[in-house]
Amino acid sequence: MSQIQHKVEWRRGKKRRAEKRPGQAGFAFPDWAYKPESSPGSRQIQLWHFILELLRKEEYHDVIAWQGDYGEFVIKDPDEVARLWGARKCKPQMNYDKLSRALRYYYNKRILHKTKGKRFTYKFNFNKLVLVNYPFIDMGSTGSGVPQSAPPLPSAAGTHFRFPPSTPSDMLSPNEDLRSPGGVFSAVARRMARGSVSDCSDGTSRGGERGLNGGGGGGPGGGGGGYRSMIHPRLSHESLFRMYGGAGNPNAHPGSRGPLGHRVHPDNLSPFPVSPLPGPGGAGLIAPPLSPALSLTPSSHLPYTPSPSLSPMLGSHFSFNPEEMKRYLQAHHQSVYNYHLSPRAFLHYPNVIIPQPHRLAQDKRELAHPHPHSTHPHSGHSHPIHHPLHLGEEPPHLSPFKFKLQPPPLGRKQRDGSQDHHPRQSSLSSGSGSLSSSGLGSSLSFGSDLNSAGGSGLISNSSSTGSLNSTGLPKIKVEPISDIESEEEVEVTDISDEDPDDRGDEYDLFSPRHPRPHPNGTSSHPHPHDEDLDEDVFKAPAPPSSEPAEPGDTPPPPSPAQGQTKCIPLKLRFKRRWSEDQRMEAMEEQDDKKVRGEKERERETEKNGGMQENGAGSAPSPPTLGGYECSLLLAQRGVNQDLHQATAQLSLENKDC
DNA sequence: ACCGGAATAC
DNA sequence: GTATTCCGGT
Repeated sequence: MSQIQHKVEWRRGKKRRAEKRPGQAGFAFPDWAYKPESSPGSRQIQLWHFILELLRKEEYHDVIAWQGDYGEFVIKDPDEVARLWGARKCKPQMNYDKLSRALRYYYNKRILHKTKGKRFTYKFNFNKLVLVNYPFIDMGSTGSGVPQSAPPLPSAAGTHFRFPPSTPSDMLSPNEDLRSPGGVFSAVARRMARGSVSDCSDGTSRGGERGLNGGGGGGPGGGGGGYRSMIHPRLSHESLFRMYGGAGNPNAHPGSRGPLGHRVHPDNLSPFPVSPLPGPGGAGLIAPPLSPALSLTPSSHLPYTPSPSLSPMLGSHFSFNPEEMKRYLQAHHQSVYNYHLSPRAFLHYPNVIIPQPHRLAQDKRELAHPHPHSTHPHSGHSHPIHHPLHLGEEPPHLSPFKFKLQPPPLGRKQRDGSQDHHPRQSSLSSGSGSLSSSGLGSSLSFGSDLNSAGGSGLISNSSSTGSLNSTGLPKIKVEPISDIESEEEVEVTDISDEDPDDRGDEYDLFSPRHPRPHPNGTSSHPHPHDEDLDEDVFKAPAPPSSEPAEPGDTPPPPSPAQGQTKCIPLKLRFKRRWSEDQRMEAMEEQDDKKVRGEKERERETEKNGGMQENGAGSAPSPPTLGGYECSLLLAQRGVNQDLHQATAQLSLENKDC
């Protein structure tokens, strides 16, 4: 108990900065809860978001529509889509060629990928988008009748694991709570409201992209600190989106599809109360509190960020029973397995950033694959997390990084003009987006335990990488090559963005880890099925856990009653479990790093003497959410009203330029 | 049609 | 950081 409290306190102290604002409920939320979307770029509507918007509107079904499986959509009228997009962005010159470039740009971010062989057909990686960002997206809005039901979550817990309960105080019936405005939905609305502010407050070019501004009832925009407490900034877009299609926008498909209909999978597999892709009207919201962080930026990443409002975890009745949890974990684990998801998707140590293993870019999607080894029967039933992998195991074939060697192409200018100077050679770090190495860079530091072991110092932070390049090595470009698995990468990247402190919280998730390579040889198929399943599995709702146990220790047996909130005990239990896993993972990671590091080192050494720095920072143990979450729930009450208002004001229409 | 690098705009 | 522009290559 004291321990826990400690943590909680620690966490609070660290996290809360400004939020201590007394106003509202008197609760203060962690920074991440307030953090606005930082990047300017992300403030405006993003293309993928726009696409989703179109997809959800019936009126555009002739232009773009869902097709095929999960997340797959076809642009029926490229020019029109481009036009619309251009209109939205006030870029009259937009055309499909450009738009498609933007779309391609998403490949590395894993937001989208191209469905090969099908013209104008792309597919969303809903892991990120849906599960994380748009937990509720309704993919099926096609009027065409394609059932596009929401992609079921990978077999996650076979049971109705209601891990996260719904809303705190308003616990409605299972279904109800999710759909009714008063329920979670309202929370969303709030977010929207707030988000709106950030989105378009300054209506730059477009006149109001979305009429959100007004929405917030006042706006939070003005600094309305008020809402802040309830809304997670980062969810704004998503929320909005949802709202539009959903309840917020009555106009949205009127009847075309049963709103809730099949889309909602109330029970079943999903660990979440409701399917991630709920229908428009109803929307089940709730997704695990995944990370809002994803910021809309798709590239973002935190695997899990509990959001005050949505997070079910916070629910007052956050009660889950161990069995379920186990099942959940197991299932999750398994699914990860089955889908070959990268284990790293759930990094436990925020501080440790590992480059992801990448597959070759192209092939991955193309492989036909289908053999995800079918589920393996887990022998036991309830052993959650143990994966076969052994600690020391180091899969030879998987090197964390894949390097794509390529001669530096001349830049356009260079190509066109003189080649003398090369303003920026593209190198790892620069990349538009691509790897996250840049992101990794600064924050890359190894956890204390981690690095100690390997002894290695591998460093792989961008700086080192960069140095490599700069050193004159052949330009090596590191690219993330995969998509699906790589989600983590994104996450990783993003994480680095976040304050370390924050991360801790966000991180503690529940991340079941999975063995990365299939032990058996079934070689891991990179994507068992990419086309449809990339869903990387949901990011599991993080258990409100507390910090990752210190690797050094053996996970202590569950300590029963640690006083504190009712929420805690379970957490602890899980925590213990995680600890073990984490340890394992840590080991793995180390190995990976080592491997990678070696490679790098080799190169480096070749060129230079090889320096290494070691980021030795000790890893602070991630803060714990502890009972704090519970409290958040309480705060949530009372917010609904605001949300309602906000919701009411939302409007989809966009303006012309 | 599609890909992806580079430069650039915001 | 995201998207837009261009554009050479497949």
